[in-house]
Amino acid sequence: MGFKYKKSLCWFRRDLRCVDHAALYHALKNSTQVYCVFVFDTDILANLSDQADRRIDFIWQSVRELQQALEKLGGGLIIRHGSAIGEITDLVEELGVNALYFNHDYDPDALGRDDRIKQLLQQQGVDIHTFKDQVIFEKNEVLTQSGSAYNVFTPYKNAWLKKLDASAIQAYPVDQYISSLVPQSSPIPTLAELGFEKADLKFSTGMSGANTLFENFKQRIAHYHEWRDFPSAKGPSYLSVHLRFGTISIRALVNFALTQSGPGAQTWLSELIWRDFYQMILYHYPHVVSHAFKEKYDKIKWPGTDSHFKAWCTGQTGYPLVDAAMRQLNQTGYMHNRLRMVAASFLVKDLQVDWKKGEHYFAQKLLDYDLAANNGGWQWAASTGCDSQPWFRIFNPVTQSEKFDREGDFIRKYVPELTNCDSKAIHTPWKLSPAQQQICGITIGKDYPLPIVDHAVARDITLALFNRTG
DNA sequence: TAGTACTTGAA
DNA sequence: TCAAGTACT
Repeated sequence: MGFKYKKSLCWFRRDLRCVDHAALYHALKNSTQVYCVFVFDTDILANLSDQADRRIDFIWQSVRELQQALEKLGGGLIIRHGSAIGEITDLVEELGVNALYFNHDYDPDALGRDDRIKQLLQQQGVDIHTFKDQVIFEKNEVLTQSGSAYNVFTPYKNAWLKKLDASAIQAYPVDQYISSLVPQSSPIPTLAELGFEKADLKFSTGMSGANTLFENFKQRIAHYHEWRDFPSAKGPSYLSVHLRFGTISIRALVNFALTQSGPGAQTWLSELIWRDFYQMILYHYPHVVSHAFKEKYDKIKWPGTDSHFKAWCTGQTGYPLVDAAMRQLNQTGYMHNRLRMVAASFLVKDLQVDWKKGEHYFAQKLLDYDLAANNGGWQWAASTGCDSQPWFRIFNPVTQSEKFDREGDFIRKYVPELTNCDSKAIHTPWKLSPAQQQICGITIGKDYPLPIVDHAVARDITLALFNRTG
């Protein structure tokens, strides 16, 4: 069988692995020679304000591992630093390739960039081939009977499961055609050269880091449904960041979930389907990036103050679980999923701050930040989204704390001021009498803030806010 | 994947 | 006094 192309270029973006990789597989299969490239895109990097952004460190280390892995396979990875559009079109010309391969990205900015590159290269007679890789089903693959996009998760999930077959989760056997790789590499620029510095990374990076986490999670998946809601337990897979940067294949994860029976694996699979769901929502309703999915809620004028927003960001609201959650985010770049809901609910429904401000803060801080998932999660919590929680459902930060951090272990880890409070008082430290405060070695209002709002009052304000719009 | 206010009925 | 049930937001 003859090859279609003499030379192709495979462009790695949010898929930093060389196994089970759709674009790489197709490039290798259809070309005599395949070059690989990654671009540190200045159009994206310029928008990052934190020099010690953990994501750049994560990407840097993962790209380096990818390069080493490709070299080991007899290939290489060309690494560029610049505007992706310019770098890719230049490289295509430099190498004289006949085709460019890459995987889909559903982020509106990325879609715009990719369209532009397609346009430019097609004018030069270069073929473009793009593939679904980071989700199981994309775009219009799962639709309602009437052909519209699902707006509600449960029926979407049922349709998703019905459509799922072996072909949807089959790994791309990259190694079958590996000899087509061209051993061309270029040195990886240092973090300093990229304008960044080493971050305090608490996550293992690259394909190897992903595999270690995955292997560990395999031992725990049977308990996932029981443990996942408790932030002090090792319940989740911690694979979100690896899915974000493609250091592990979603097909491998779904494949494994399907080999397991039981509620743990089922609950986890459901979370993976949420991920597809929100990518699909973003693709069909790109207005969610800057507007409420339910547009009538754009009319709400959020009265929350900047000082309240700042207290939330820094973990100084006086509600221990919320503060512990925000400090976990600030210190590690990660936040437990239950706490993402609690913290988001608190910002929107206790502080009446526009959900977009919280979304933006998470976007800056989360190592696993993904536009579709983050936006979906925030709109869910704010009740502005598709299939979100009803607007009158408001988390009680104390009840959530007592339920999901019963002993206060998680709070103690991130709010050390409260270490000496017993497991009852730690959820509501403002109720301690001065004498009790002395025993705990803390002065509430000085060492740890008084609650910046009264939940019961705040709740009524929010209900009224929605009621007027509702 | 909720919480609140209120009622009922057992202790 | 409080667990359990219910209607409502």
